[in-house]
Amino acid sequence: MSDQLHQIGAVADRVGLSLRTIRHYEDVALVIPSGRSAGGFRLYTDADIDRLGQVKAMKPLGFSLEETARILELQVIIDGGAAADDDLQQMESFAERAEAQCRQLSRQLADARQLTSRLRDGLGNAGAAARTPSWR
Amino acid sequence: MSDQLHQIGAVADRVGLSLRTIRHYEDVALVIPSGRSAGGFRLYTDADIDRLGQVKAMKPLGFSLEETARILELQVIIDGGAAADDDLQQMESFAERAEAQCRQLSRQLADARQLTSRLRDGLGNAGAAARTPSWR
DNA sequence: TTGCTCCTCACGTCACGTGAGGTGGC
DNA sequence: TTGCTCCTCACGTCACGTGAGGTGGC
Repeated sequence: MSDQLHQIGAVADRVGLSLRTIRHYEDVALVIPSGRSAGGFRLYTDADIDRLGQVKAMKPLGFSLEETARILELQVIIDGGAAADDDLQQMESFAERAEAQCRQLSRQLADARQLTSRLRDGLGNAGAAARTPSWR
Repeated sequence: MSDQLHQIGAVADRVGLSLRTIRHYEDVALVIPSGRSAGGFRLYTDADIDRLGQVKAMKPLGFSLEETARILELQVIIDGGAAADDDLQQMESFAERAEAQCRQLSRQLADARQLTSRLRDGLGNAGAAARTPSWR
């Protein structure tokens, strides 16, 4: 864990987000760089980079950026042992939504794989009758 | 396969899309209802409903609605045996992107599950050090 | 000094959500 | 006739993309 500071370009390469996305996360107060250079360049610590990585990893869970910020805040509160009942209930509710989203992602992945193999086979719609889809 | 006609509300319930989404798909010429009632109500055939279901199932593949329309068109062309070389190449390219997206979905699902269990455990960021994340 | 990287507006985009005000049809 | 369902605008939203025009720093 070095306490080196990183410019936004290096951070974007490492985490795999666009410059615009990282700047947007600052606009909405989701990930604020710990510092700025004399000339105004954003400077990110390793902790900032970890936070960006967490935000990126959470994207498939389908929360809004505002909700994501709240979840990260709740983690800090709960980890610090300073959680009120309301905080715990809120986190519980987020966790339930996350689990539901995982189940949906799992189904979507299965469907996506089936559709993808069909794309390559050039079977097109013909194979669709083989197994009755959910909307029938 | 009945040739009954369905109003948009019944279609939305069956397929699991919002009214607005189904209307939007008509706006962008992705799924056009086969008919209209005398009073202007959209009327969907079973084939229309299948098409909506396919579009919905393809959403996780990450194509734009315009690309989705092209893929459905290509399926018809290829199934009909009337595909030019260019059509086959384009479908091949779509299939490759779909496969890449499947791989990404698979990784995202794994990460999402890990994150989700961490949410419920209230471990928060503490567990993040256990396995080095990709951006380190 | 030359590039390469970064900066701040600010408008554009994609896929819809959300009323507002009005009408069809069993 | 009463509801419930549907209709068409049309503006709003979310998460960024995409230049435009200008400057920082090894």
